[in-house]
Amino acid sequence: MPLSNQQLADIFNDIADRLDIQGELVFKVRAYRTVAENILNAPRPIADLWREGVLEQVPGVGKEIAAKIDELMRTGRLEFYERLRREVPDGVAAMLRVPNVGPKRVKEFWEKLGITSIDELEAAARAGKLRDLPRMGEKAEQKILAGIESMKRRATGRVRLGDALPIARRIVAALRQVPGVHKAEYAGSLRRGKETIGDVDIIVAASDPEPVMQTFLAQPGIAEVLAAGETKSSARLENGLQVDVRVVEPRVWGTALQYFTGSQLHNIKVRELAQKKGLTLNEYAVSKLGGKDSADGGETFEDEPTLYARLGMAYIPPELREDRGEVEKALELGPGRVVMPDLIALSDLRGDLQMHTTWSDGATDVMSMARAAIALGYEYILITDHTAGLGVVNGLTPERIAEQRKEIDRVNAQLRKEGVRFRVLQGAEVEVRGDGSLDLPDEVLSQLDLVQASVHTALTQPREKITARAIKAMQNPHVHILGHPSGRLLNEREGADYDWEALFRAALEYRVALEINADPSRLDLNDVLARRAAELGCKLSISTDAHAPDGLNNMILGVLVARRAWVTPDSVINAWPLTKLLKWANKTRA
DNA sequence: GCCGTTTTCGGCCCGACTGTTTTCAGTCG
Repeated sequence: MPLSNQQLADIFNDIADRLDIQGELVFKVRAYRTVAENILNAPRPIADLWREGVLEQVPGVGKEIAAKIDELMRTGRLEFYERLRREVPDGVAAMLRVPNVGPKRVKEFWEKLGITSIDELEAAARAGKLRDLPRMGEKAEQKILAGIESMKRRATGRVRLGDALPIARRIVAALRQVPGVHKAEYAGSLRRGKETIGDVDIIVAASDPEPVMQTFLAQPGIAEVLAAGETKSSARLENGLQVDVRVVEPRVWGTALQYFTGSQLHNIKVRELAQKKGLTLNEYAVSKLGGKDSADGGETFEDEPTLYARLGMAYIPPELREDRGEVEKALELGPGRVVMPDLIALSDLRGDLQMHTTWSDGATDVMSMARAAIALGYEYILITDHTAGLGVVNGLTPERIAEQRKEIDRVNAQLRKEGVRFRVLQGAEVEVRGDGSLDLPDEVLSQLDLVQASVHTALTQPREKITARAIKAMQNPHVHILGHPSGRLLNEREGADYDWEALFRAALEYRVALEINADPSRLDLNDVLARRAAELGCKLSISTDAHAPDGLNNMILGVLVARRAWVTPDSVINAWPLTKLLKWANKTRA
């Protein structure tokens, strides 16, 4: 049974945690963490690379780790890991997740006080037993208790992109109003468009940090101030989201924004690169290596492109900064250029290809959705109400599809009369049944402009079965798009266990587009899978799955996923003009 | 444990904040 990339990454992260607690060399620990990250970034299943004997192609995989992966793949076990788990018990490792508790403290708690679980840690802190340890005191105890408390409140440590974005925008807008503020932006994983956000990093350019901090700490919704320094403050909001604000001088905006945007792996790579050029880079400046260390001595940068250029690199859009090959590409292109200059943007999209109306479980009628889409500047939309096979909703039957066509015709006629250049297309989100058949007959499907097929049920079918099922659905010549392919729900439910390589090859062969669903809870396909699909030549669609007019505004979330997937407009079918889209839809399949 | 158009050994990104400290270790990002 081959392990998934996620499973492998989890194991290596766990190894890193336990070695860290044992006091192992930090660089060895980092090697395991880095390899875990690189495995999650890998476009292909590590199991495939293992079969081909090319494991060491994965960055960070050397002889030792390759041997460990091999043992895991062959036997499903890893003796080294089993031993480590015996040496450092699960409860001890779990303590690392408590905020303000790191490997050194876990080791102390465990070895000196015999604490082997978070519950025991909490009891010891309450009893005042931690304060006798070196560099620990009453305040440290309180912080640990607060950390355990906040951990209990939150089911997961990460907040969905779609939830964090509006909050960050609101705070940034407030900080921009503060007198003396030149610029304010959110940075970090949010600026990179990552699907979930650990915390919100906001960076502000202002010569006087004090009023900025005051305004920030007075924001509504702050539950707890975690740190309040001169130039850096942190707070936890009532919904559990942590927000960090950092104030810098305007002349260092470029280096600071780059630094706080990350990712960590990207920054490490850029800084190693700087070192090779005899330079050192921090959030304030680029300086000569070994020279006098201070912001005054170095060169400062007011924007990111000049900074990247100084390091001999092309500019790298934030969404690509994950150490997934972008640094190498930027070096190859050189200063003054841009990595992936034609990366897809929100403005490239001409339509939205998945939305629901009152014909099934949507909130409004066809015209309301059309008007909202027109206001967004689109040229077309595809109405994709659910079919009757998904029992829970007022699904479409062949008869109701015919009725809905009349309404769509009326809407198009009305818009034409108003002189609006816009087209409402009729589609459907057809159910893929457990055996891969569809719940509408072909003669009905053939009357629709575009057909989306989605798997909603039996997502836990074994890999072979569910893969064959989706492929069978795609083989239907009337199917154009596979909707939210994995079926995952962020922070709630894992997606189906597909053989993605097989699925993508089938999509390519049967010329079916794969959706990047922009619903805040889905973002499905994810960035890594979408990148692999696009790399293989698959077509994609980016759609909101809106159930009300406001839902159409979620498109940016799907675009961010697509940008992280290195996607360009030519492979996104709803970035095409209507005529091209319809021509593609009418393809005859051999 | 990984990695190498300066090295197969000796490096490995960089700094803010906090709390417990008379100079810094631990944690975090």
